[in-house]
Amino acid sequence: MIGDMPKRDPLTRDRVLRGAVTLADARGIAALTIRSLADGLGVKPMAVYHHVASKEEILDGIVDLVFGEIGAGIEPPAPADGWRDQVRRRAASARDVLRRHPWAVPLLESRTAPGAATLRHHDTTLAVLRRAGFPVALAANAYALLDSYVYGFVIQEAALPSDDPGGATADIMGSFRPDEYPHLVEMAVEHIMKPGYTFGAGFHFGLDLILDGLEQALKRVAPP
Amino acid sequence: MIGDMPKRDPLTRDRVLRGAVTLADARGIAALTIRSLADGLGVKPMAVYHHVASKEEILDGIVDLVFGEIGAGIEPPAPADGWRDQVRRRAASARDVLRRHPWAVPLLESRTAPGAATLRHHDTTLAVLRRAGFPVALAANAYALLDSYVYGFVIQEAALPSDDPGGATADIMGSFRPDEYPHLVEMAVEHIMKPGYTFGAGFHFGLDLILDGLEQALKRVAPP
DNA sequence: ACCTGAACACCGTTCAAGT
DNA sequence: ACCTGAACACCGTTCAAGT
Repeated sequence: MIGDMPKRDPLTRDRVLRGAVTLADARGIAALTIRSLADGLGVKPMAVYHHVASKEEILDGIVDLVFGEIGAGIEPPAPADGWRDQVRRRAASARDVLRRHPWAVPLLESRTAPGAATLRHHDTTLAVLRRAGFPVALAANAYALLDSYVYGFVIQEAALPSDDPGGATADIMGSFRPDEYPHLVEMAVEHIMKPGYTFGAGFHFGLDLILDGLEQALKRVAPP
Repeated sequence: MIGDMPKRDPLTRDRVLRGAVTLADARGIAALTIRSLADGLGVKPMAVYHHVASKEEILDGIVDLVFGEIGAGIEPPAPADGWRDQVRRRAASARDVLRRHPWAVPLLESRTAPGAATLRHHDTTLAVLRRAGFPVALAANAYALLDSYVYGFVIQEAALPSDDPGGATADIMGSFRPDEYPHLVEMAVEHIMKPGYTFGAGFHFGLDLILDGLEQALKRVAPP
């Protein structure tokens, strides 16, 4: 051969998964195909199969990568913080992360087994609740509630026409015949179209309401 | 021709969509292809395109069909009922319906415009809140919270290994190394593996907690 | 008006082969 | 050990054709 090509660093399972996340973020989960992924990695499609067994394994892998991001940017859990602050920070981090990867929550439905980062995330959150005095059964209910809220909120955010501050949503809703959907029209005109409205701002309303309710439930089973 | 074949009733948009729901329920959303759908309808693939413009339109259509089921089996809204009962019944109905069609919530992320049944469902729920005295902004927050909870809970239920009463989930979680995920193991052993446990039973804990919180929020803005 | 056959540009994946 | 080419059984969809 003529000269030494700058040897491209070899493909790894990690590079495959990170490439998949980048592609899904940029062009949507439907555009994530083995062929386009290989293209992005500068490699032929079949090279991918040397590092993952199947596309299913890629989907499992990128979901776990995303869960690994949750709590990464959070200041270390100052032990003086109450459980409320810790849970709120983690829930807010989960929502931030999942909103950046809007394809992740829908994928949960079809995943078989959660990955290591996902399990660690769940374990960490449960730890906060248990240490705060939540009995096991209440901690289970609390955690299912918190996760449901975060997942569901993210799904709704992802389903919005765009991330614009209500503009498109309001235009659509405001164009309905008022006699057909009177309350949707009212909501569009009197709320969503107001300057400064964002759907996302409602996240903290629900989160704080849930935390208040959990605090009361905890006091009921374990009076201070 | 030899004789009159019993003329198969002609394909319609409605039969296409109902066939798609049946197929997705039975074999999963991934198995819903134009070809298998046509097979189930006793027709060639291309016949489907005479009644819907694209597969995307089918997905939009079946999501709206599902939302049309919500509230269908509910007793008429006895005007004497409080908003709490009405909202609780509708949320429970939504969860029942969405659980029977576990592919529906994940589809929400990629839908562009909601259908007529979906809009009617939203309008009806908002009506209950507004009539109960929720100001527009509070009604918006309340509704986002309720929907998030229902969607997220359904996603988690769908992601469970099966609908069995914790068996498979507990087996998996109980098999972790206790030093790696101590709280997950504790939860499996002391809670999920107990006889009579079901994840779904937690739905009413969260729903009632949310309704309590909304009741307090309503009292705060509009004292009785 | 409604359905079909053949074709096109895609998929994920297998297998045998290259270095 | 790692990558590739050719092939297979699928996709959604177009187009021209049948009744």
